[in-house]
Amino acid sequence: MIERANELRQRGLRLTPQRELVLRAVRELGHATPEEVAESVRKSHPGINLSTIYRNLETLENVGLVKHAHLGHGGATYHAADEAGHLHLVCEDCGSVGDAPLESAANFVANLIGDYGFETDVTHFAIYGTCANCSKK
Amino acid sequence: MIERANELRQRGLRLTPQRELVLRAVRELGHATPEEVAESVRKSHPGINLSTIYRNLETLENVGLVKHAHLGHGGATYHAADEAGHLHLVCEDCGSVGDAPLESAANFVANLIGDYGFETDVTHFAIYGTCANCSKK
DNA sequence: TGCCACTTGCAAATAGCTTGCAGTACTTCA
DNA sequence: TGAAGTACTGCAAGCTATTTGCAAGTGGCA
Ligand SMILES: [Mn+2]
Ligand SMILES: [Mn+2]
Ligand SMILES: [Zn+2]
Ligand SMILES: [Zn+2]
Repeated sequence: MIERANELRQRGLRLTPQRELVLRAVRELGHATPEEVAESVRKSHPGINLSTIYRNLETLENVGLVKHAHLGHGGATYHAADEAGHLHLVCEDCGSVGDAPLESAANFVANLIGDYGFETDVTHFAIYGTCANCSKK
Repeated sequence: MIERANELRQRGLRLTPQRELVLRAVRELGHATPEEVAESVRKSHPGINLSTIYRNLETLENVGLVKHAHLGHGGATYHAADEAGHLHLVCEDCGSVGDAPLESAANFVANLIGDYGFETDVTHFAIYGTCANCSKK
């Protein structure tokens, strides 16, 4: 369910079955590409079109229910907005995606504000590098 | 000139006019997309094909003369390898790209190694946020 | 119940990048 | 220096991810 269905209606937007399915899929999947969202949604609603997925992800993001992040060289992935508050540690070797709390970066963020007045959103792009496993080899 | 033309030949690669033009363009432009490199190169060599640009960027990256980074939602941008050692502060509002020294992140990088054994390359993806100018508004 | 702006599915278009191929041009080695 | 081998290039076609136009469908309020 979308608790904030109001947020949609207040903007003149509607709560369609497709829109709700897209949101549910994003919530269940954690980090999902549009393609993965489509695959998930189609289990219960096979006819849904990819363009509908893209349009709804955009709409849900505008309303603030969903956010996107960039975890690799390719396209974006989507999160539920309320679980978006973590870093993504992406391994360039094995491709694994680890999470880390925002506090790991608190210091860094403070540096950039102090030195450049730059307010960082550390969650939007991946933190790229080599994971512990791959470093050993 | 490519001082390390040897590095190419040692690998059985050749130093063609196109390859040299691509490297020169990357060096002059600072942060350039393949499309921008093409545009620049075509000023003196109009016939050069985009696929030649892509293939040479890849080759030059394999040899270690250029590197790519991801500064926005779209494609990659290329640097000369020797000026790649800095953070990219990308403003989500105005799109400006500021540079910051690696030291700004030294602390952060140390945290991630300590806590997760994760070795970060902070230069590969942009640091995303709001620049000083845009924050004021 | 009826209207109407918002949505959807579908097809076509676009953007960015990659690949196959045949001709060109370096390099190496008699 | 000429032949042979391999790298490189331009061009056209192909791909993948995403966007757009449009006509038909529908949620939500009167
Ligand atoms: Mn990359
Ligand atoms: Mn983004
Ligand atoms: Zn790894
Ligand atoms: Zn800005």
